[in-house]
Amino acid sequence: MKYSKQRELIQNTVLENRIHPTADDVYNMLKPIHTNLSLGTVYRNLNTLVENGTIIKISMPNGSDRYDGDLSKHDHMVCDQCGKVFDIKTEGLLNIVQKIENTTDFEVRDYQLMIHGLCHNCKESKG
Amino acid sequence: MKYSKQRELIQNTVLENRIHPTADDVYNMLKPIHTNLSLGTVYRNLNTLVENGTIIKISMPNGSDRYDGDLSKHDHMVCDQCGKVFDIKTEGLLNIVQKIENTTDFEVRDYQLMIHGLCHNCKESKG
DNA sequence: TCAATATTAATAACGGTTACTGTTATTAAT
DNA sequence: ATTAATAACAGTAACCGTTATTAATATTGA
Repeated sequence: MKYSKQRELIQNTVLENRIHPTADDVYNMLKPIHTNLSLGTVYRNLNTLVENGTIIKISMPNGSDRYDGDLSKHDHMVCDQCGKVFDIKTEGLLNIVQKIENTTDFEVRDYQLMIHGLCHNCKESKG
Repeated sequence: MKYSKQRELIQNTVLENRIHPTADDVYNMLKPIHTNLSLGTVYRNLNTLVENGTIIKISMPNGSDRYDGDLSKHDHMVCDQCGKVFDIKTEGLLNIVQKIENTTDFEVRDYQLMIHGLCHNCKESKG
């Protein structure tokens, strides 16, 4: 499938900036150069890219959804102070989820672990 | 601390109805009898109760936050079809989280596992 | 070239939640 | 009991993130 100019820009922004950007982040990164880009276009294309399986969406407990170009199964830690999101590899989690599936009659399709706390920097700057 | 009539009603509704109600659920359960209850009051008191540690809030990826009177550490499965939320005990998850904390310089304050899929009923009614 | 289709920019609308405002209830001290 | 201070309320407006609408522009295929 052929992509529009805008969709390519949006896709590349997510893939090249591994900071788990929000839709607004993507918009603000592109807007200065692509001055007539619309926020609606960003949202629409991010959704399309998620449906395509090109990127994934991370639902954040408080605040905007974030997007991630890393398609490998992984989870996230979020710093409650600065809001930064960090990738984590959670060895063993799949086993736990499978055990739950085996004992509950629930058909698991996906799962996410979200860890909250303080990142290295914010821990230090608190003394 | 002494609670207002409304706050007691709201607290009891969450504690007695273990269906992980949304703010709107709580409102709709109380409104028929307490006809001049305000939705804003429900939100405000739910937040207060969460701050007090009387109930917990469950952030749902799509849709409204839900509230839970079960204070024991546990996680949730949500059915993508009917939206029902189920409690799960996740033995071993704490170990995984602790291992991450030990290897990452991140100070963990809390964590949640959310499983998505199909519940027993919805699995059956799909054939 | 032209019509059919897709995508866009701009903006309005939406759903969930929070903030504001004027009023009512509760508390503590006289 | 009366009053003054505080807290909580109902009602409603505002907010924020997101989605839907619309008219215009770009792309595709005959």
